[in-house]
Amino acid sequence: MFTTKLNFFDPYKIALSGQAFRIHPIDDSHVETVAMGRYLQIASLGNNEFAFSCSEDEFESIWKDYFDLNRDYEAIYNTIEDDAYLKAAADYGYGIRILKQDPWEAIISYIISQRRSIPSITTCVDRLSELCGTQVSMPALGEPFVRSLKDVYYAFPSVEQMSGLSPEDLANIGAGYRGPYITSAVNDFASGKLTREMMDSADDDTLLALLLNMFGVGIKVTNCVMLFAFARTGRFPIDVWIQRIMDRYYGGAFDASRYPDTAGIMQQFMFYYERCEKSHLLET
DNA sequence: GTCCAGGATCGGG
DNA sequence: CCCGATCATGGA
Repeated sequence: MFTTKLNFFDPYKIALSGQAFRIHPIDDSHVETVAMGRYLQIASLGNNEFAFSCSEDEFESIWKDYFDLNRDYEAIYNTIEDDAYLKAAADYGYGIRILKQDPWEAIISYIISQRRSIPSITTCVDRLSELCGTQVSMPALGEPFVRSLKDVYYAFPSVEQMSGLSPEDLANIGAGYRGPYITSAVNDFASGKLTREMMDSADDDTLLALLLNMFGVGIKVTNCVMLFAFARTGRFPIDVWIQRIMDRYYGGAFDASRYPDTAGIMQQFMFYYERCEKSHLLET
């Protein structure tokens, strides 16, 4: 276990923000995730203190970067001016950070995501992991942690682990018509046509082109992968929710160029605000 | 049963 | 270049 104090960090909101599909609240003060081939539980201790179910070394080498804890979100939050809607959204989403997910997992997850709800995406990604991912080891979960939601978890499968999947396998996990897209992505990386290294070293325009060129990957998935896996925080993914926000509050289009380096962070505030706050109001 | 979901592709105009 | 039809399935 490792305990630390963190500003602008709310794991519960991050879990509900829909940018990753394998992070879930357990209760009001505990969140768990399977990412980077590991299980992690975070306990909120109050007063901006958090306990991580890992060693300090693992926190420093993996989770600090994964949760983007080196970026000054307070300063970014303070750049919002003259935009009542965005201000309200950022206030509501105070504590959300942009995750730096594994690129391969993000590419496949967001290919799966198209034309589906978040719970449905979660189901499909879990089935895929259970089908061919490696079982992860569980840390000790004594105080201040709680029992995990499930007893056994599987890491998101590697390119190699997915290279043996048949069309029937993909149908069985519920990939639907996206099966061939997944197969094509596996082939791109298994053949070396695409590599993690060429994506890491690419500038925004080059990375955009590499992703857009993949079969079944359009501009929306491309922007999500750039934002949620490559920390390209200037990208502004537009899905049906964001389009609805732009129609209602921005006359049809949000000027993302107002935030050249942080538009993606603003987008996440807007997305979370619309999905969580507004839908809640409509139900009551 | 009905409707919609963190869209992309394809063919036709 | 732009537009509409279509794609397979889970969850509400």
